[in-house]
Amino acid sequence: MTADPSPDASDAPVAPGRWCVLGRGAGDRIGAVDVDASGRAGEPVEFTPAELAAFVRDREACSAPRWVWSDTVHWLPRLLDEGVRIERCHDLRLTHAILRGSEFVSDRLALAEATEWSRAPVETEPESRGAALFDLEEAADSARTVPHGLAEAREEFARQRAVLDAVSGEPGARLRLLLAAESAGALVAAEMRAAGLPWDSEEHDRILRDALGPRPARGAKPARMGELAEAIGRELGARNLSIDSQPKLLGALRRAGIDVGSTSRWELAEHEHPAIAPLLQYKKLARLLSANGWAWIDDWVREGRYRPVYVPGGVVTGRWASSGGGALQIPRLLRPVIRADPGWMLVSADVSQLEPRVLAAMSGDRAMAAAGRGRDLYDGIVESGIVETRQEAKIAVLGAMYGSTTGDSGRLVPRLRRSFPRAMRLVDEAAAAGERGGIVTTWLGRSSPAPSAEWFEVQARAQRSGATAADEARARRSARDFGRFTRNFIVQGTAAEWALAWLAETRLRLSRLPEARGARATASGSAFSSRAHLAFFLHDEVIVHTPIEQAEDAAAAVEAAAAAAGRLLFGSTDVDFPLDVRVAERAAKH
DNA sequence: ATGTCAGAGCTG
DNA sequence: CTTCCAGCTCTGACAT
Repeated sequence: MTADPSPDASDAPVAPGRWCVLGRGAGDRIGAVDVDASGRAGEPVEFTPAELAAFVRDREACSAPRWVWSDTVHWLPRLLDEGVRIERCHDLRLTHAILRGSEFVSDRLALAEATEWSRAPVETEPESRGAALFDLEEAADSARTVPHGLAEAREEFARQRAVLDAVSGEPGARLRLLLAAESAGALVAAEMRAAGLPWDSEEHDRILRDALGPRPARGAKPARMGELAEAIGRELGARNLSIDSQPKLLGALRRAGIDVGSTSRWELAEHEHPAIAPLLQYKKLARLLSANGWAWIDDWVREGRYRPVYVPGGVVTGRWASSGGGALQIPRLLRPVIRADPGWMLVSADVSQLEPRVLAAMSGDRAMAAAGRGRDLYDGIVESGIVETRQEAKIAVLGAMYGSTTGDSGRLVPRLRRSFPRAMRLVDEAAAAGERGGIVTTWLGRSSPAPSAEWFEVQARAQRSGATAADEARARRSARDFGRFTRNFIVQGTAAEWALAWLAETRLRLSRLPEARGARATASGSAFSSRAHLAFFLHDEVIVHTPIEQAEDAAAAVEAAAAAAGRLLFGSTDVDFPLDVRVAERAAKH
């Protein structure tokens, strides 16, 4: 143990207001202890689980500490159920993961040894199965989750503080910002699940019936798909062909003289045959049915709300993942199904070209910043005479960040290298580090994982004396693959940090709006029924559900939060982050 | 019968 | 040539 949070020789009282660590105490009780700025702890207090909500509500009202707890997923839902919201927290599970991997941290070993804090988030089931799961959850809990005890939380918090105190200067400040933003993201994720995304199931059903025909009996094929299947079989001269079977379909295509190596859309599209069009249409419908069909509505929508399971920090780059329901893969076709309650509106906002702007800011590339200032970045690149069309600009920029070397993209990237040398040097160096098997770090301090043992083995084999040409080719390919990963990591990861800051700032600003006096949301839960709240987040876009009377203020909050996010990360920068904001009853397709 | 894998397609 | 980064989920095929 590097630091002990218990009271030291000084007997000055610890003022509530800084941090308050929460955790399970003896027996069934819950304990809380204040910790001040220098790490000294106050007197622990204990109470029953039933008293938790009241305790937090009172503390929040008087001193609003940063709540330190094992895992937001474990603590926050029960508070939200009782209508208690908190302002800020420190999520030990998420912060542990960042600190353990960060290149900014010198003493990573101290954290790596605390293996019980290196646990993946608990998975969640659809709502239809949720009730039965609740009891199981507690039982399965201990083996798969981080510890929820107060003593363990205090220990881990002390460990993290000690490690963090050793990081001085700019990296320390950035890392602290990242930990706060990551924790705020955990709050947003739990709150958005509790509030839910207002979902118009009737409109969803209408879209499905338009595309597929009436809802079929369980296990039966929708009418429209049946018709298409018949047409396909006819054109291929294969009756009763089961299109859903890849090998059988492939065989039938070949027998009909269509020479394809796979059944993927892009390959089929290259062939001229009367069976192709209905086949592509069939695949589109099959996808809609299996991914977001009637069964999906039954599983995931209750009382006009879709409650996605967001997984903050679920992607190595720091982006969120989702688990169950495919919250981050909802097709654009279904976006209009997101619909505000009566008397409410949706504020939808997305950032234009977030990743290249982040790259311009972190590399300090003034030419690239200038290309995007006050306008579409791709248009700016065209106006600078670097490429001919907006489409070319887009392909070139994406190619630069993804590491394309072939095709149009590979051809255009060198032009960017001439015009934006600083931005390109940053991503090129990140790629070079990855090719050597090194790790790279985002602007705020999230580091990429090292390559696997297999990766190093492949590289070593190519160096040995008996190495074949195939060994060398394989090593070169896997080196380049990892280089593309690290190249993209710093940009995608820093963009995720900007988005987290935006999200956190939006949340805070919305929570400060006065309670609306008008219509109440029908199914949002008591903590969100009378005030604008975040309802959806997807990498670079948010949707806010707001009473009509607050819609303008909510939109202004989203705008102000974006400006604040840029300042928080980059200080004064000549890069701007323009938003496309719409206020409407329904979310737009795009 | 149960578990794992690859293919496909949806998102940014 | 085989487009390139990060994901999730469904399906049929295949291994145990």
